[in-house]
Amino acid sequence: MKEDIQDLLVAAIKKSLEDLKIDKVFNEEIYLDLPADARFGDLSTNIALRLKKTLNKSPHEIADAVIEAIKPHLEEPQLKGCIKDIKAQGQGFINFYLDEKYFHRYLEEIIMPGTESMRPNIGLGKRVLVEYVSANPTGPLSVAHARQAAVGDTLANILSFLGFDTKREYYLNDEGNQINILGESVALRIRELNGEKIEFPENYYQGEYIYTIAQQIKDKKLEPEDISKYAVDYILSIIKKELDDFGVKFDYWYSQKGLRESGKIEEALNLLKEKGFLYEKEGALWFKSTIFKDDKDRVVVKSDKSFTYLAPDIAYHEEKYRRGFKWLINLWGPDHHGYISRLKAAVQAFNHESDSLSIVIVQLASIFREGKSVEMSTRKGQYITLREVLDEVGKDASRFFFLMRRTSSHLDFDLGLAKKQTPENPIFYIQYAYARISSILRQGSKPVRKQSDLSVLNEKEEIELIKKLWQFLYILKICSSIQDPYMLTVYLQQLAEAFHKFYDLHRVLGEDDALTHGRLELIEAVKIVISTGLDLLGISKPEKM
RNA sequence: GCGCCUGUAGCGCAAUGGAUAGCGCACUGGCCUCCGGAGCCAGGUGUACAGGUUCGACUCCUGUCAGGCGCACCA
Repeated sequence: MKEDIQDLLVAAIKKSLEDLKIDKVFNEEIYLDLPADARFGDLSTNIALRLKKTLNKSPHEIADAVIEAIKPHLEEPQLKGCIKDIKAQGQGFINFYLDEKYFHRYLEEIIMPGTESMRPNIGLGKRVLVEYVSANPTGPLSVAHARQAAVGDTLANILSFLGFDTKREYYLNDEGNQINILGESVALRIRELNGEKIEFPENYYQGEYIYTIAQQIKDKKLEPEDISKYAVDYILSIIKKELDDFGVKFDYWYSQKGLRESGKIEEALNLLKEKGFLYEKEGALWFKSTIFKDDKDRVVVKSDKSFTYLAPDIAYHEEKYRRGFKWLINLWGPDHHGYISRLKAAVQAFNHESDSLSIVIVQLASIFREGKSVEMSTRKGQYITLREVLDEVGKDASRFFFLMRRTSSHLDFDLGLAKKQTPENPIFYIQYAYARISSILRQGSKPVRKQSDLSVLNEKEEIELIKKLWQFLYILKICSSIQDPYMLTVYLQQLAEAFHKFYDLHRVLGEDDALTHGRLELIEAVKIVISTGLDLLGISKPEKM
């Protein structure tokens, strides 16, 4: 089973269409999906429905013909014995029923160390750079950043697992307006601490941490620039610690200051100019992003000769490609959505495919405490921080809560609920399954590798559990293709459910040695998959609870 | 005014254009002589509204209504 059965079957369907000579009129992609219900087999294709119009025949007629044509191809070595039945059902779906023997072999693969199923290479080593959080180092991380951190980290984990060569990056806005304001905020607080009476502007940073920094350097008589630098370094150390406690790590911290000092911004702009994508108007320099379907052209150099934020960003992303990355994934807050088309325009101006840059908008999380919304304002320092969430509900529950909704949707995060150690809290349902399996494995003798005969596993709940395990890779592939890890949380709940159902009806440790062995292997496999899944989510796996 | 996200059961949410729209909570009843009852089983109502595209729409498009967020030559 070197190849994924899904890919093999798609290839077989293609061949059968060629045999029927309808591949000429149908060159769209062939999908093989998980059916809505177990009654419709294990894999399903809708080609007969999609061919109805072109061929002017009933879907069932087409389906029957395809089924006949595909049968010889199922006898080829890699597929032989995998398919138990093919049927045309419903409005004309072609449904594949996989043989139990195939599932038993699949189960074996999960348990055997180092096999394909738990080390897939779907990504083929393609180099991916996931950029996320990238919060200005002007204060502690907020919950918005926390959600980005959880999503970005998990997405990167999944891509790595699937065989992409994945790196994680934090883009550091370590200079510019906000940093200046930060420095001035600290400078003002120093004067205040030294007994001066001051007016503190409303748009300055008002958080407590500004006092802390001021306190530390109030006697040092630093230049404004050094105050900013000190403040940035101090805040960055806090951010790094917060992320570390949240289980989030980065391979690179890419400095905007470093980028500017390297001269790469001018270089990138010059290149754009040579390509004819820049022009002057009203004293400013504009990027002709409308050529690439942006709503309007964008300023890159302001009339006072300073850069807009877009200029370093253009250079930065071109630099990502030059560093060898083939797929760029950026996680942004919803306030940046208007920015997508101009950055996509920029990468296209440098001759990169529009699809090689994926922008994932991570919607905000509203924090609730006992059903009441908690108001947030960054400037006033009145916002819930990642630190507070971590202190209050812990890493496991907070990561899970940030991941359990579609990333593009708003998320209501009730701190009270996340804290509860009750069945209302879905994370415990999964961890409980894990702990339960661990407990059984502690009592049962260790499964003997290669010796157990897995064909003893024929009960409905056993087969369903194996099928659920088999769907693991399929789910991860979807996560990768939609760049959203939330489906993994849904899947793990379903897997835990399938396990609990099995457990309730069938005894693992019983009289029959062969059956006991088989079932020990089964739950061992469930443990491996839950374990892998929780690792990807960055959530701990309790042997006991 | 413009843009983005959302509208599914009493509540919180799922369904990568597919088949009889699922899960948790809450409510009612049942299941521990037995591997962890933080579990399992049974009980039921729903796609905001109006059009359109499609063989097929919770999903895509247009409009209306409702909620959240954002709209700089800021970052």
